[in-house]
Amino acid sequence: MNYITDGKDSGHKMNIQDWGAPDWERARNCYVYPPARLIRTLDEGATSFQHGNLTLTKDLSLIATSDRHTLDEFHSKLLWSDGFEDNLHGLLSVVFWGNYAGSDPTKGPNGFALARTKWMVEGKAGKPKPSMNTLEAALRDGRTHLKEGRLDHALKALMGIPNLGMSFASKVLMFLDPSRAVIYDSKIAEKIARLAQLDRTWGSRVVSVGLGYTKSKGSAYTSWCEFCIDTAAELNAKGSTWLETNGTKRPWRAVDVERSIFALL
DNA sequence: CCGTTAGCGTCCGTCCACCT
DNA sequence: AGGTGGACGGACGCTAACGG
Repeated sequence: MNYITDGKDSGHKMNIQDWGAPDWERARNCYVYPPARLIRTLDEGATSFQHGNLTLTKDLSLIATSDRHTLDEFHSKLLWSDGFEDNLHGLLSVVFWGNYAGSDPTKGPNGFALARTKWMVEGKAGKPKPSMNTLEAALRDGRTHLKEGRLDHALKALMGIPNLGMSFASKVLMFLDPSRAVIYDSKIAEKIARLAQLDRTWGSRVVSVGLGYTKSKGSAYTSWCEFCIDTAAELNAKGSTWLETNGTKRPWRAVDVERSIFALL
């Protein structure tokens, strides 16, 4: 049996086929991505972002306690709200969160985070301003497809938002329904490609995250989500739980399986 | 000689131009 | 069609060079 031998991953089995509940639990505890977000503010001095009535500022206060539960609920509530302003707030906060740290969260903040967040409503320099109507419709369609179980169509709908590729469209889906939708970004793509070398059945999940939506991206994404959904169900059936930083026991969601793999491998 | 600052490399996802 | 390579954006942190 092969084991991961480099750095902090030392001692983990290389092939997740060989993982039992303790391996998943241990891996889940290695997930350290910082819970940064954007919150509404009245203090114009602290303003990081302004659009219409929406005045947002960076909030890093959840990082000290690693409170990702609050972050997940915060984004879910905003993205499912009936008000477009909340939806937009949710989208922007997810983009900020996803850009806050690089792939190695210990390396400190990524300077792009706020600029990229602003691109979502202001567009990149020299590029047309994104239409808020397009954005609103894409979010609505994405939610409908997700509710009705069409993960590929949901991904396609969200990738219709300018500056939202597969990486961030899947991040939005993840916050909309962490029990069924997971992230597929370049880092996850690397890990999936590595798993496909060990196990040929993973080949259909391998895809590059660049450029627009294609059917192969849609089916790779669906298959990847299904793996995470199924693994979470198996772990829950065994009575397994993972521990939040504050010690709270939580049942497995699809996203917890994805976060385990993101943290290791 | 030490405190400050200027300058430069780093980070990664998206999109465009150009391929097969 | 679908895939590849390169440019872009901009705060942050490190290092080099500067000034007192």
